[in-house]
Amino acid sequence: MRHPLIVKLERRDGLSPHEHQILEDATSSVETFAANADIVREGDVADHSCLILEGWTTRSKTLADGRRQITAFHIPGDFVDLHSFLLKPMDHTITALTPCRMAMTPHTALRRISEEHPHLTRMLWLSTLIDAAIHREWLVAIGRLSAAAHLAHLLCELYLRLEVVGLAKDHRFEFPVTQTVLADALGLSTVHVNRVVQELRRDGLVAWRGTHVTIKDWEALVRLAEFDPTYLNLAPRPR
Amino acid sequence: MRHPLIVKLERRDGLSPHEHQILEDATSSVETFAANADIVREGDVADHSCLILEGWTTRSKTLADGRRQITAFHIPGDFVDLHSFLLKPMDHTITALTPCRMAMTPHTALRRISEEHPHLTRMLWLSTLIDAAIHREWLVAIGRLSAAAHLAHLLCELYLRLEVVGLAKDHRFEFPVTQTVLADALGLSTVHVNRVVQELRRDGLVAWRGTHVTIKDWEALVRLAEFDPTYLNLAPRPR
DNA sequence: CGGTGGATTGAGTGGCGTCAACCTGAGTGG
DNA sequence: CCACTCAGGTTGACGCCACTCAATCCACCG
Repeated sequence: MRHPLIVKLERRDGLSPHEHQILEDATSSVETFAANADIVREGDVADHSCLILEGWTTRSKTLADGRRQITAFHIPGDFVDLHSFLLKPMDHTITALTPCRMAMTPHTALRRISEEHPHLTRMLWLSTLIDAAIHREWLVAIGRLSAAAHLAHLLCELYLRLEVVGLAKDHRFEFPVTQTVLADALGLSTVHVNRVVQELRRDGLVAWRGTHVTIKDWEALVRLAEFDPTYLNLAPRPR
Repeated sequence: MRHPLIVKLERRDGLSPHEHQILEDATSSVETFAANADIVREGDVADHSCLILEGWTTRSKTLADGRRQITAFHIPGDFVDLHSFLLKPMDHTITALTPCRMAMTPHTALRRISEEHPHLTRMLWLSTLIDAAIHREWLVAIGRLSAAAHLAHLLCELYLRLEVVGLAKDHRFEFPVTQTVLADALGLSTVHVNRVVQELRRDGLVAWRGTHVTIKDWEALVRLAEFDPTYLNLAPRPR
């Protein structure tokens, strides 16, 4: 299988074989994490960043009374805590949603890339900028969309992101979350998430059994969510 | 007055005089915008980015029915659409809240910095990473905090950010927004914002008349908001 | 002195939260 | 092979936070 970060970046701008090599060489080791394991904790001062080869993770922050907000889902090809190269200490926690294989990349290697490979540096910068664009889109969804539209928006986004790395096609994908996890991502209660999922099912927009999601009416889902994929920057372009 | 971007970056890591010069030389012109003018519009493919020298701006996205969500407030020293160097087209709109003086920086100049000045590039990257960290914090606040705590959180954040560039001290600052604008930032209705502002006043946390805000009880505001400034990365550190 | 943008207030409504059961299916051990 | 457990999904009753609609107030301004 091809390196998923390379697949993801190539979608935005071509990389040279030399750049492929440099990216692959930057990985010092591959570590595995069990589902629900914390990969990086709030407060950590990391000396490496990690990139998902396989599995899903969340970024989240927990309040004093236990309420939790998930601020991102990450999938293979996502350089989950690349920002910890420059941003320290960590202000949130990264947790494995499923068993994960992560490519560990020392900050010394990232620094070296930043010193010697401007285009590759811009591409890594780009990947953090896309994360930020996703955050902005989530803010709009959580702030101004109805619960159903918000969920629809999340499904549209994940479908396109997964498709880039070959993990979704024909409007089907695996979404390894419980409704409790979904609630923490959408800023809703578990009970309400359940009702909203049922609403999307009843209206024929999705079929959803366990972790298997099938989008049955993409157009309607996009309309409900007012989804516009511009923010994902899926078009190739010199960067 | 010192260049506010330099002040802001120096707070996170020292810059050499040469780097100061390069940053200042990157500005091709200074433009002024009237309050409420759109500075960059959704869909634009920009060939320059702009940095605030004076004034406030918002980033926002408007839905089909006119509902609007503000995803960021920007103040002097913020390189508002630095991301448009790599991310195109714009997926949201930047609007002047007050009259603004903006330093326009051609993408060709940014590209050149990225080719020739690795440390400066990392510092610019850092500034976009801090923006992303702020987005994450906003997600937590909008998703899991009560309306009053959310507003308190915003006030804590703005106070610290303004202080960095010398625009706040002694727990006082100018916040040039109407309650309607605030509502669009907090994801609330105007009416409810009004009630929440009154609540903070009544409880003796803030005094707030027109655009002038005084934080009367910083500790209580921090407690209410569960505010932790880690995400702002205010400490100097080699980057 | 009327016009206008913004702040404030009240009344009524509804989306979503909370609490508490209950259901279902997969895994486990006797 | 069946009782038991347990995580997760589902449902109903009820309450509250925040929304909507609609006035009214206020300060500033031409």
